[in-house]
Amino acid sequence: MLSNMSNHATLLRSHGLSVTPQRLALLQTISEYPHITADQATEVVRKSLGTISRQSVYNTLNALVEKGLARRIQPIDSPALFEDRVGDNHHHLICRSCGDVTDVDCAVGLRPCLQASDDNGFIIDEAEVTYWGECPKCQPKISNVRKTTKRKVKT
Amino acid sequence: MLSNMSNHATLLRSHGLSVTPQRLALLQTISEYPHITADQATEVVRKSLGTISRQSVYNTLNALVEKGLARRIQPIDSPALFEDRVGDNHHHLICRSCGDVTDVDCAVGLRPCLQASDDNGFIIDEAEVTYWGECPKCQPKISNVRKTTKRKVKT
DNA sequence: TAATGATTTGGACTGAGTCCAAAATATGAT
DNA sequence: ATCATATTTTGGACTCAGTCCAAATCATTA
Repeated sequence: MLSNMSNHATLLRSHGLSVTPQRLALLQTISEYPHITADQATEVVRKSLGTISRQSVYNTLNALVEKGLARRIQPIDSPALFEDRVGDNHHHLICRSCGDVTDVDCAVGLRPCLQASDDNGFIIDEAEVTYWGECPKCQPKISNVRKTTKRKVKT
Repeated sequence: MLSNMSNHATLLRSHGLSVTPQRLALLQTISEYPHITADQATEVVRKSLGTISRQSVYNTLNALVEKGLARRIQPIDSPALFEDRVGDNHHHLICRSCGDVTDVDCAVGLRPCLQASDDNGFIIDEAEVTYWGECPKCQPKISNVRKTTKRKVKT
């Protein structure tokens, strides 16, 4: 945890970002919680720092994304989710019922998806893959139970 | 256009939705504009119908999505986009500069992506693929032009 | 340790979408 | 064709996620 802090400090500095308590706490938070919303991250940070402004949370998370230290995903019916796992071209498996997000490695190997069937002249730099379905916990054990639950962002 | 209307009426009825001018106009709109926001659709519909409430637009678009007659995608930094091309497992190519959305056929054939590397016990029903890059129009012709433009949703 | 540029703060604001209850309308039975 | 009923539409208030702004604070460097 202490070593995390100095790691994170180094990480920030090496990307030209100055080191502040807010930024350290947010780096720590997204490393502990793999797919977290800005609001959830705010709550977590407030437990360690006591206080942080909403604006700082967004400033920091956006700066981290911009520097390639975090990734932002935007699933339907959910606020943006932030994660610190970057640069490995992994994808996401999202439960339609409970909204749970799980990482999956790329299906075809490393950076395979970058090959679209026809690039239409685009220069493609990322292929974002989201698998939608129902997680083990939400799958009805007895087959005639209808799934009527609306997906809900966890709070 | 007239035949479109009766097609659309039939389509609605066959999915248990009653036929209203608002719904017909919206079906027409998403068939004319492949990736349209709710607000843009409202504007278009108002040109033909004179008036429509925001709520009806959302009611209808959501109903269409629920019945499988439309699809909703939610790219980062954009309001939801609606399209009437459904059931063919196609994907999207989005320009980071201008936000332009282009359809691409699935890279590997029909419904291939449904195979994640490890499904983690999920029952997967859809693989959503978004390719990010820069479209031909936004690619700088002279290579030292920096791309600083922020992606902007078209209005 | 002081100067300065970057960061943080909080309050106002925007944009996308939902909630609600009343009015209007499409449908199915007669 | 008409009526009764259930469905849709309306518009206005509201929520939620995120941004804008200017003043105050803080981290870095010289």
